[in-house]
Amino acid sequence: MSLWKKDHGRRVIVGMSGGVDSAVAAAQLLEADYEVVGLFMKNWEEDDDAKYCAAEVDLADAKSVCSLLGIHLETANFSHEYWENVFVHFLREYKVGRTPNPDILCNSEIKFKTFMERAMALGADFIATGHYAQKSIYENRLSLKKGADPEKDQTYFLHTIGQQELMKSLFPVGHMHKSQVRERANEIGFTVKDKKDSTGICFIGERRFKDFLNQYLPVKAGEIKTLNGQTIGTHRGAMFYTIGQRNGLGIGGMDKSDDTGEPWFVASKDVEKNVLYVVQGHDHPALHKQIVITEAVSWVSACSPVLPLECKAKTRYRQIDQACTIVAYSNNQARVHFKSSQRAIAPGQSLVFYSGEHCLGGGVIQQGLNAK
RNA sequence: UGGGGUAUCGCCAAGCGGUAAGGCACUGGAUUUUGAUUCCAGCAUCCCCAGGUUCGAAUCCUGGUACCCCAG
Repeated sequence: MSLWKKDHGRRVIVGMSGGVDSAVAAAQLLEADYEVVGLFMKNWEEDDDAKYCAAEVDLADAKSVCSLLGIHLETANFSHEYWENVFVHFLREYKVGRTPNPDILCNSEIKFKTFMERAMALGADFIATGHYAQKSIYENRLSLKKGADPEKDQTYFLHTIGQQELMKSLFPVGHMHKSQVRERANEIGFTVKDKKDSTGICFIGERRFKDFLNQYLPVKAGEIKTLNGQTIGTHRGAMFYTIGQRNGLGIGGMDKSDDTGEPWFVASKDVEKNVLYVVQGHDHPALHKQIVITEAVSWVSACSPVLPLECKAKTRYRQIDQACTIVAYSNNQARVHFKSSQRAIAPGQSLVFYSGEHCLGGGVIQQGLNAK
């Protein structure tokens, strides 16, 4: 019994998350006369003590959506692949003091790899997701273009995909604004029309981050010092903190005259000595870097840049694009000079390049520097 | 135990007889498909203790207690 009835060329499997975006994405594809099958992925085995299983609710929602649309829903369990290809790396990064972005890896390793392979094996011509991103053409290559809704653009998380992936992907809601997606969901009558946007690590969900990490990594308390070496507190594990972080330090009200009364932020970490270095004030100069060294860089176009390349970049999701110049590039490592210094450059996070509305690619931040 | 000083939220810190500012920290929420950031809200019926003076005291008086500094 085949999954498909219609002709080749228009068969698409939509990653159904149980949310509004993928629901409307599926509806859009049906309207465009694609033959649509949904696929719900389970990539994380819930903890035993979870009060209720969010994934169960999501699956029920996905079923509800598919039945309303009259499409078939497949399910797949990629928990093993997620653990091996995303989570292990996630833990390894934290262990060495960096701040990884698991959702970017989840896209490159799971959604646009494992899931895509599964979809192709099932006979699909395309996969589709509810991402706010668009497929376009830029300099004669397939391009990953920002979602039309500037508030929801998700190309930051998708920058690792290349020509092969783009060729076989569809983003049916990328040209829409979130409000339009919800309106459409309302017209169709999806029960998830008002479902809250999901947050937290993809497939794992929102939870107390410290406690969550603590389940997987042994922690060791250590000292919190100022840049001149004065110990002003203790931390319960340097890995829990990100460069630029304010909360959770527990430092307040110093007796010293040099206490400005402002909050303290993590400026750097010494993983070897297990020391956290902090500075006072949101915009302390030690938190600003002009140059960012980025590794594991990939390009959507698969073409290396012609240097020097003036473009824009984001050092973190939802940041306004920052003017920069890629001044050096070799072995997938890029040296990027920013026009304005960037606050709280966090190693492990991704630096993603843009030219106008087109996402060029990106890499993982190795370190932030300042010119001498 | 001779002299001087200070004792207000976890930490700094206003207040100086009229009924407890503010900051940091912390907690909750909003924003957010990572982690952060940011934003909003909450947070001392009580001011070391015990008496007293006053219509009324954290603010004045007395006696304790603790800590600090200088003398020893």
